[in-house]
Amino acid sequence: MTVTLKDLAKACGVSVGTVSRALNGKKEVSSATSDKIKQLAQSMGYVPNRAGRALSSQRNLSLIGVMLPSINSPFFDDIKRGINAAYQEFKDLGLEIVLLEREGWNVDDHLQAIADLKERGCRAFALCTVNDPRMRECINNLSDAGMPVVLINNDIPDTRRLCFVGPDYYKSGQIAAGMLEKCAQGRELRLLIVMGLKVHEGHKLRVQGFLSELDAKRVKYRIEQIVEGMDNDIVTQQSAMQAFAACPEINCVYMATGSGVSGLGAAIIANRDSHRFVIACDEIYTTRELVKNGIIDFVICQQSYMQGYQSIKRLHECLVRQHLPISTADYIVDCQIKIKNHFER
Amino acid sequence: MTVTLKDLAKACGVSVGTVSRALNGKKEVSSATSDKIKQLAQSMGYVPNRAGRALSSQRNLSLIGVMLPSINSPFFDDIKRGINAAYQEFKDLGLEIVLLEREGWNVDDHLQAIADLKERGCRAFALCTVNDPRMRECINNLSDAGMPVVLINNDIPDTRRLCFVGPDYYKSGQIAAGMLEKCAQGRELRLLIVMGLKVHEGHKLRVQGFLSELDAKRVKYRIEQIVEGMDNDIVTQQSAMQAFAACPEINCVYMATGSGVSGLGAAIIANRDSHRFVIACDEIYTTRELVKNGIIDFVICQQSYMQGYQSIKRLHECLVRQHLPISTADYIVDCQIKIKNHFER
DNA sequence: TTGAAAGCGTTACCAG
DNA sequence: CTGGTAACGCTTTCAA
Repeated sequence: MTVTLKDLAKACGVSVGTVSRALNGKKEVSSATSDKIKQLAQSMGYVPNRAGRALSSQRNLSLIGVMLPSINSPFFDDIKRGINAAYQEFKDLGLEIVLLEREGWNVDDHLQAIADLKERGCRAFALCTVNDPRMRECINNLSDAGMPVVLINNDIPDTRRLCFVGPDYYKSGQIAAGMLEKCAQGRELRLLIVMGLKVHEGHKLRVQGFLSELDAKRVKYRIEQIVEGMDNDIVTQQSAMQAFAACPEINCVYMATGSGVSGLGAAIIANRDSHRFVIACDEIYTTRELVKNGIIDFVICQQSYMQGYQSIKRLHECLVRQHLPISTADYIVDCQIKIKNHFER
Repeated sequence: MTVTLKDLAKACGVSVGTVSRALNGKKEVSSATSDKIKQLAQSMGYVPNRAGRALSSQRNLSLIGVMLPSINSPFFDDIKRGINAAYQEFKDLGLEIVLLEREGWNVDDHLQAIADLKERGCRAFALCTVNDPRMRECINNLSDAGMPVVLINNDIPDTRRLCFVGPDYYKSGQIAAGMLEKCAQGRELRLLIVMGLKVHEGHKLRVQGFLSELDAKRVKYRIEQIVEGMDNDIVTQQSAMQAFAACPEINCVYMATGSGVSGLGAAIIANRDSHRFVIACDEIYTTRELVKNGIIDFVICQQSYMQGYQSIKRLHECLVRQHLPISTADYIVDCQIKIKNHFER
């Protein structure tokens, strides 16, 4: 039998109301009884019932604030779909969401957005933001005030965030290298590497993983060029065009960022005379099309939908189960290798 | 505002009890009022509240019966983990599960198990079973009696099952071929193909997809041998050993089934002098180890955990939301290509 | 500081 | 065939 508040009340010789208040950390309970109740709850293995809770406090919903730098960035579409799916699933359990979208990675914008969310009464946060001293402080403050913060897609280590939900970027790079080793079959790789934004730690990690794995696998390679695409189509196209012009020997391209991919595609199409092996990251519409057309050979994807869905699920769990040992384990999504066949039919 | 039973009752001029009975299809309601209520529910966009429902009818839980041919088959471990995860997640919403495990694919065993589940009061079913006339009839009978049936991993088309949850086997084969094309780089493939059980339609589909895609991609290949591994380690090992002995030119192995993989591994280790490209299916412990050791190059995985989790989720949704347009769309899991790097660290 | 009770949405039971 | 009411587990308000 599952143990309820009533059972606890009986066992403690107090009323249900008191037990509820104690467990929810309301301050109108004497610390003596409160301690006793908490201890008993612990030892009897009490787990709050979501149904009862949702039903009772549905005017006092669990409000989750979400902030994404998603304006003009198709990468976030799947994350948003996942967030919405979680909302649909849990709204009758009292979940409510406020989504604030911003353009780009400006710290002040993001801090302001978070302040707005707090203003609007949010008690938990799912954020995709930038690693900056002020942001770290902000995250720690929220956490210390009992408001859990989940970081989506871009981790900020050494903060008191609840957990990180996103990919293992280093491994993503390793896997790209692993695929290349299978396909290179001993030939020497002449590499063009396209980096993304400086603020995004993940892009750097991908390249590190990529190169270290090429070394570990003893693949023969030479880095012809490393260019900064700035997550921008035009910049990426120009950089890639210049690289191909300067080094026609380039036979392999690793694009460590998802944005700017249509620029890379354009550059490759313009230089289609010599075949090049191309590995890209992250699944957006343009990338899919380029894979379908044989311009890109592999994409290493990162289950964006899951990232959105799981971050909300985790926070909702956190709010709805309160006063229970909460999992602070990161949710690391799979690195999915996709080829043309994945997108056909 | 969300519309509740009370709202419907007021709008219809009847009591909540009557509305509840009508919507749940109890026969003690006059068809006139019942129709009126249903229509109104429709037009007012009524959606039953899971919390209320779970709370009220928790003595009359939604009992789901599961039958898997999982005894002595490690493939089902992940499916079972997924089922258990769904149970943990939904038990406080009234979900209860009865799992019956069987060894092998005998129709009579399976029919008996299903009868047992019905006996025990199950009102919905998640089954992994075999395509047989009597089984088809059994599934149709259950469905017609208002008990939804989800088929896991092995579809039985042309039945009135609620939906199928599992992989696209044909595509899985295509993807194996697509990977091979990238790696073959123009060399001719001398193929050994290992089939699994005859009862499992999926294994055949994989081979069909595999070969048709090799053709479509104009990969040069020759089928040296096709052997039946019977999903058995010993049989698979012996068949593979004989094939390698008869045709040392074999440079590529496609194993279209997940079971018996350790037999294949043994055969390859015993013939390690010449390197062969090996593609396997499904992720079990042994396969992971063989990939880690470089015996197998790729595995095409099928998200088994998700299959277990989603089939239960779907059925629970179905029971808990009753009298609502229910999604009958199949849940097709991803074909995930995994290489050594996926299993390291 | 605590207890008692109302209320959330639903179903089941008991009368009528 | 239908209405009224208790019950499920929980939070919150009102009294004491």
